[in-house]
Amino acid sequence: MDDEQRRRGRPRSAEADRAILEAARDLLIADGYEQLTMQAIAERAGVGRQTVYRRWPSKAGIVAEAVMAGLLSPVPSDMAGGADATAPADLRAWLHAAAVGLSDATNLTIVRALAAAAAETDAGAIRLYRAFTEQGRTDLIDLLRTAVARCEVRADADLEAAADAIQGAVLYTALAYRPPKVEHLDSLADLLLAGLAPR
Amino acid sequence: MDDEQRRRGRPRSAEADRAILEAARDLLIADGYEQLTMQAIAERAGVGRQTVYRRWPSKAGIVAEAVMAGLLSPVPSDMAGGADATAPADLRAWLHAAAVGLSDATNLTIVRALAAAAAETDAGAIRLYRAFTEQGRTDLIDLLRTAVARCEVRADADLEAAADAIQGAVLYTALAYRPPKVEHLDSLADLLLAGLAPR
Amino acid sequence: MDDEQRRRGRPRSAEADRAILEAARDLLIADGYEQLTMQAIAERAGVGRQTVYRRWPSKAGIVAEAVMAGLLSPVPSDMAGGADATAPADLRAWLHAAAVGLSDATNLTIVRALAAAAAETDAGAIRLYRAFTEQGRTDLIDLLRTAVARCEVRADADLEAAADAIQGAVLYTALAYRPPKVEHLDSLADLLLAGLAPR
Amino acid sequence: MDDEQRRRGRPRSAEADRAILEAARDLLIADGYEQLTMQAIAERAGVGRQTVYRRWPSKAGIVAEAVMAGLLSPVPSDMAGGADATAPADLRAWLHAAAVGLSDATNLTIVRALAAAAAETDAGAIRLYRAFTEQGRTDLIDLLRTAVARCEVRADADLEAAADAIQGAVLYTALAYRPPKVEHLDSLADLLLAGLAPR
DNA sequence: TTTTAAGCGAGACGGTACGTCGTGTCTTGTT
DNA sequence: AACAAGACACGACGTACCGTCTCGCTTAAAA
Repeated sequence: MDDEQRRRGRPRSAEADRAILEAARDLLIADGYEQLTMQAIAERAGVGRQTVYRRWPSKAGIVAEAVMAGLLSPVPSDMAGGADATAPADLRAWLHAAAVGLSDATNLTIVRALAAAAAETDAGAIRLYRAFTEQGRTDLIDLLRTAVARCEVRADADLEAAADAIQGAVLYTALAYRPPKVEHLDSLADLLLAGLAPR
Repeated sequence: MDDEQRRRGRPRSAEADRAILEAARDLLIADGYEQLTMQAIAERAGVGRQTVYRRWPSKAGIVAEAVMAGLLSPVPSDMAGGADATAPADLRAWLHAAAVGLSDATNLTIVRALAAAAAETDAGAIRLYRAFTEQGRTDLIDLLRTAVARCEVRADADLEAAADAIQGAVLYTALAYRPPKVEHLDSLADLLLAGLAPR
Repeated sequence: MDDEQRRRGRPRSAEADRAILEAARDLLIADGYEQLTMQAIAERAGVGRQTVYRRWPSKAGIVAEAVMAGLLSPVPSDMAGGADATAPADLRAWLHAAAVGLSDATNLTIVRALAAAAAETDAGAIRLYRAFTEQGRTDLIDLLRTAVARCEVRADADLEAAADAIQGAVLYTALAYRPPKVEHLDSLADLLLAGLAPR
Repeated sequence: MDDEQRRRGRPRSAEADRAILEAARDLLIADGYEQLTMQAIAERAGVGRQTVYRRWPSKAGIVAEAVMAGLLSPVPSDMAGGADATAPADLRAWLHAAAVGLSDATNLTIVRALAAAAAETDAGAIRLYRAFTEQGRTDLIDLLRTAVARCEVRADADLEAAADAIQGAVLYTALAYRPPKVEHLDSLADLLLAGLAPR
């Protein structure tokens, strides 16, 4: 089966793809989503405007792709707990890392941009949010699953729901408080751990 | 003593204020935040463009004001539990109401618009989110406080943190899932209630 | 009989009249007719906008009035020839004075403004041009009539036609040449004097 | 050798140039210079507003170009005298034709528009007047030169000064009198011919 | 090889919204 | 009444982007 029939004519420049996404990321971080324009992206990428449109129909699409490509990841994801870690410590560490990450103006800008981009696609909004939070979600679920194995979390808990709740709470706290309410996140950790603890 | 020194010249039309906010709300719900333009707002409000700019510098400001004025309240707020209600029932009822509210395309549009508006103000973003969620937050805290009084929730719980976490989780679920994962919210309720329960 | 029935209410401020015309003149000289606005006139005159509109319907009207009031006279008019003057000398003196007057940037600006103002009134254009040139026309005709009396100009010459021709030629030369072609005006004087001389 | 280095990008539409100038001319004739707007020009030309600004910075520039392009020539120029014509007859014929031309409301509107356009360019004013009158000036000088050859005009006359004076007088008469004073022009012709006649 | 087809930078095109400014009118309270 | 102040509906200003469309050119597969 031949899935790749070579298209004729000059092939698209992979370099241009990269340059466009990077330009979009840089401008996004610098000026925010609203100020981001196709025009400016093309100029900064050193690329014709049509070359951008040939690839993506709108800036929301570009931002989405940049997120997918991992060019815009807000929270450092390597929160794998050490051998001697416990569930409470792991969870608190994750939440603290998230809080620190979202304290940074750049990352906050990215989150807001994401929200703005999601507001105009409608169809892509869900995909966009999921892509953005996928890594953290996986990490959290792994973390909790490990805790279940250690009998620090009860076996019948809905880990996915917990992970979503944590991410939602973290994002909301980051967006609605400046500086982020770290004590809220600590309380949240206590609360969840109490709820998740084996009876 | 009259501290109200009458300002000179023709006073601003309160009618125009109202018309502008309503026009903005209608257009926002109909077309989304990105399509919303100062031009269109003015036209629909039957008002000169300058009359809009005289009051608000940008569409983000108008949306913010509309939120403050309660013209855009996403979640029905009269969730006061009945006399025989219990904490689990109340919380589940609130979460269900929120889920139902955010299932509505109109309210989802509003939430997304809010996120987009918040992305471009920077200074006003926090104020905006807080205004938007204030009512629900108050309701939730009241609800939980009542539960504390009934000894259904332990006295040393951080109710504010819980309320923020709930709102964040609900909003995130609404934005990242379509249709909203009601079962997630149910699990979330279980989790929180377990965590909040007296030891 | 008193046909002047006193009007009721507060009488119009003569001071305002003056201030408006002077403001218009100053702004006109400074920035040209196109930049002249009712707004700016009112502000510079220290007067409400309505106070201007109450008196004149448009900037063309104000400029016309300013011309009528002699606030904008381009050519110094005291060209009355001395007792020992002769027609050739008088005419050359007048043309030189006109050329010198129109060499001044201020006066040139005024002439151009006049042309612009005349372009938009249509009805008032003729009145405007005539008011502007009336003084010079009268002077010229007097000058020529004196010359007729001295038998330096033949009696059957059409002095009005000559005066109009002179003014037209002078204005055109001022508008179409920069610096003004004084030698053209000298040649014109020669030409006209030859044509006007007694046979 | 090719000194014409091809400019990059899509070339400007010559069609748009033409459409804009024609639209400007039509609107100018219809409504006068003051009512002429870049907006209206673009609409009538069926062209984007930017396409107009890309070419000319202001309506004065457009009017100037239209004059240069001969789209706005007020006086029919083919006044070449017949074989049996004489200087007096030719000159009178020219003046009459000019008077007739400027009697027409359209042409008068154009002349006034020209004056208004000239009032706001300052730099281009002279160029504009000269372009507008160039054809007539040339015709007049030719006419007078022919008369010199026939010994109907003396050889040392300053023909350029005479031509400018005639044009100025004609334009002024057209602007300051309504209906134009044809008898003044006749008198002017007599006067000039007497002045120009060989001694 | 030559042809053909697509990509590319550049920039003009018809549009639309921006935010500002001026217009002429209309309230305000004061003189 | 007239006045200063200033809001009002309106509409043109000149700019910035939108998404599309030529241009001349490059690039690489197909003929």
